[in-house]
Amino acid sequence: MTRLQSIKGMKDILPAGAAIWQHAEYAARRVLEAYGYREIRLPLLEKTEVFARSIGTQTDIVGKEMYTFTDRDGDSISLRPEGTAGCVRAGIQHGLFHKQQQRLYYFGPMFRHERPQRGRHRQFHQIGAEAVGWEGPDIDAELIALVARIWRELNLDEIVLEINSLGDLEARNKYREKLVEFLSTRASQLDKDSQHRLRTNPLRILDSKDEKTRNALADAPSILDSLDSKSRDHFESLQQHLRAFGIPFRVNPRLVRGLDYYSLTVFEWTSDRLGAQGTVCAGGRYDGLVEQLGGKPVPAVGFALGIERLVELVSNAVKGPENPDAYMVTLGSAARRAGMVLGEELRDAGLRVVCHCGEGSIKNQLKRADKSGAHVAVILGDDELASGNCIVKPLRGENKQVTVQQPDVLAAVSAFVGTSNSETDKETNR
RNA sequence: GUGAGCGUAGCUCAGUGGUAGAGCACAGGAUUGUGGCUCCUGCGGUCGUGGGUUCGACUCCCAUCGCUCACCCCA
Repeated sequence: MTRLQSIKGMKDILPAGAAIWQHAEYAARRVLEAYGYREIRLPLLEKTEVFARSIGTQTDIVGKEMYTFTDRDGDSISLRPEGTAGCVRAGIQHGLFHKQQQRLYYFGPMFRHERPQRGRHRQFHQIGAEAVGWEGPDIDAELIALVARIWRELNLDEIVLEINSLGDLEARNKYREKLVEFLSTRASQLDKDSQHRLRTNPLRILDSKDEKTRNALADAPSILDSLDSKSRDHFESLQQHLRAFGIPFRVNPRLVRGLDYYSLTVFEWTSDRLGAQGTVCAGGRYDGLVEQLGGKPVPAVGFALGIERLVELVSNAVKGPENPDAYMVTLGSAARRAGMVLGEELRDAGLRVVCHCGEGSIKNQLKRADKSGAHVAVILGDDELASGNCIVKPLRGENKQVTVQQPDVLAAVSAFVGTSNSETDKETNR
């Protein structure tokens, strides 16, 4: 009998890790809501068509990475590989974009059948934001400033911003032709993948890691030279906004996005502490997508932030799970019952209390109490039960234990928790 | 999908062609109702799986599965 194992690329997040996730997640939520973004909760499954029509059938995501299957009704459905498509579908379906503007965000798992490696799993999680109904570039800049604030909230200062403009659909198509023309004459200098992309997704050749290909691109035409004047103004204004915000950035004319729906503004935040998958947040403008999915044409801009990657950056800068305030040590069945009731009363007052359950000598129970990280142990045995008091024993610092009447337990515990908090926080922060 | 590296105790890892080790963790004791530090003792392994070579394989060979990293792709 072989032991059961999780599916390849699907990770369990154990309690210690979950604490960091919560920390990162809530920081992001706080910031998003500070900018007026509101949460939208979306299905994990959509009709395959939702993704095929938005992300593009030529992309690897749709072509070979989606979890697609036929359900019992014979419909082709897919686990979502990203969030934007479903968000736009929902907005159209419920009329959210009808003569309205929406700042939306979502959070949750995405699925892509890729070969797992560092920073890339088959089930991974994203925080996404979509601002629908504004042409920008002010909203684009605000969106980027929002992300910068998330980094600040989490004390991350090594994440670098790159921006680019792909122009509108027309300019982008024109540039694509120019690039293909340029590269076709030197196709032999390209790596194999790029030769293939010349036919499928030529813009992606621009951010190839292959050295030969990069050399061949040395004096390729820049997309920024192909921009029409409107797109150029849009991009220039975005940069002015960012300078006004004091957000450092680098213009990278080679920066492109893998998904088909982007136009005008694209941006990417990367860290060199993440191995090969350095992009922690990326996004851009997708003015054509709402119409493409059957809505009236509405401009939109958004980003997706990879939580696993974020957590990896945050993990050494954050404290562990919240420790309990008190650990209830009880000796004998009568004391056990009284102690558990006392625990309820302490929780009523807002404390975190762990009651010892199961067997255990006082020694054993105090050992557990220490291990739990609790600030104090509350000890209740036959003697205490008989005299209506109990012992409150601080486990951190130099204070001595005290015996108090049961109605005074809350005050005694609170006193110790208050005095030892700063000290233990320092401990756990290291 | 391609390539490379690695699979030994719950965890982190040593190890040798002669039948398996440490640290941490866990349990008990020194300390009958007082944790942490120390000391002692104990528990814990089909050496990923299957096959082959060999008198003998955890070790060498083959296959397979898994993990990791990189390519590809992307957040």
